[in-house]
Amino acid sequence: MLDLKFVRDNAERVSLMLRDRQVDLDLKSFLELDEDRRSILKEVEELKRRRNVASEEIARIKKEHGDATERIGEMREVSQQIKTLDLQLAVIQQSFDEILMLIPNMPHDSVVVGRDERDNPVVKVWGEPPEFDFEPKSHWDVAESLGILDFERAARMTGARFALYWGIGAAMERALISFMLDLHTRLHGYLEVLPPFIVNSTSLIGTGQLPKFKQDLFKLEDFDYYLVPTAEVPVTNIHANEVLEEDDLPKYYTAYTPCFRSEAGSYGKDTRGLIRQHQFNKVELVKFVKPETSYVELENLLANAETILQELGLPYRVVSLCTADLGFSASKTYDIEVWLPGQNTYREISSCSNFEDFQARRANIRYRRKGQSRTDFVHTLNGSGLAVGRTLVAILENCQQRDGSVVVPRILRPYLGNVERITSRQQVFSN
RNA sequence: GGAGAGAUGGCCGAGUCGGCUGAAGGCGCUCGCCUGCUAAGCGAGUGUAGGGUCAAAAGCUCUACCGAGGGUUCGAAUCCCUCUCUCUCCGCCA
Repeated sequence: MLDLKFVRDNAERVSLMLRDRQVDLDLKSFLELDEDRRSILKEVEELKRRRNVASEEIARIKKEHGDATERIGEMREVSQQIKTLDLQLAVIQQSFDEILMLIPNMPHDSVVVGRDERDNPVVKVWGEPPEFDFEPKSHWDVAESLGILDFERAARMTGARFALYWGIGAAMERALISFMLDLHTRLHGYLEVLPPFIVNSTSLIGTGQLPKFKQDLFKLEDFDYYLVPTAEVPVTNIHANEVLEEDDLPKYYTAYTPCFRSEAGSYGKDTRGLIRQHQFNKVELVKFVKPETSYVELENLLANAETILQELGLPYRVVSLCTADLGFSASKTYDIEVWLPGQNTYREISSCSNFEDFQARRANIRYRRKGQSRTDFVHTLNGSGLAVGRTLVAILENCQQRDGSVVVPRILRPYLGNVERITSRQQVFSN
């Protein structure tokens, strides 16, 4: 969330931000609510002060065996008033907090104002889309003829938007996860963590999925538990309510988790294939950094994610999300989009964001500067490094051959018993 | 699932019959003194959030916080209720 003082002092900027993000929110009545809140607070605090003073007095009178009945009677009334005002305050405070939690983050100055995703500027293009001397197939055609992906049986055992992986397809998914984790831990200095795949609502509020995006989540019946929509949630919350030391920053974590999303409101989209699933695997990168370094850290995080695609030899481009497309909690986001020949387009495979202190304030993640007693909020960042299912999609589509086989990217072969080419599901590893 | 014990400040730990307890004592930490250096010793300080005051910061001041929420009371760390978490034992289980 935003700093309340910032909202008060910069109402104009905040309301421009709401416009640029196309968010409909009545800032004016929020600020009025704040006024009411503070005036009641002032009143009730004055009454509490009086009560405290009188309490001491009563204690003294009683110690001296005097008669305090009159003071007690007075205070009984004051207490009643306090109770009434506290109740009023709680009501206002609640709707006030609700609104504050619904105000999105301020975009960074470098983020362009746009109307929708078509206004996202392309900031980089890497690699050449491969040339085919045949009509490239979609990944679901490639995969189903190899027998490595099975959507039909998955739909039968669960429902739409789930996949069953067979044989080397399953092994490939596992290989990609290992490859990504190895690269980030060994080359980029991230510490591997394996968090719970279920989190509570407090954690989801901390990172910004709740209260606004409840409909996107899978909730466990009768529990305050949700399946993680991304590892960002548990990993960022590792340090919730902690005060870190300046010397401990920056902290880099990487985690593999499955991700669960209800995909409410995307019923017609990407109905075939692996692109949009209720469950998918992802390796995530999360950083906790000092405010003054967070934008340099974002560039590095993006580069770390890009390395995976470069090592796999998959062509991609990077776009910077415009104000209309920017996520609720983010100040700035780069999307990496991988080339998919089967769809003749670039598709999102990673999203790298700087949240500045927005999540840190919600989750209460602070740090203490050396030699200073006061604390500051850290800046948090995260990015996919990468979405594993979509990486498999990209490999299947970019590395497919005329005969229906798929050439395994060189870097991945050690993870697959040095198999060079996928020709069937039951392929035996060569060593 | 059954039985019991507990949750206090950065940490340990005290809080009697509810009343100067934001919280004794110790450790740690910071600054200063002392010292040939280190250690020891001595002195002072050392939570968070919110409100008010102030152009702003500092400062001053008020309010709240002893796992969370509610209740009793003029007044609750202390009494009552509910919940959460931790620990021990039994059962079950990967």
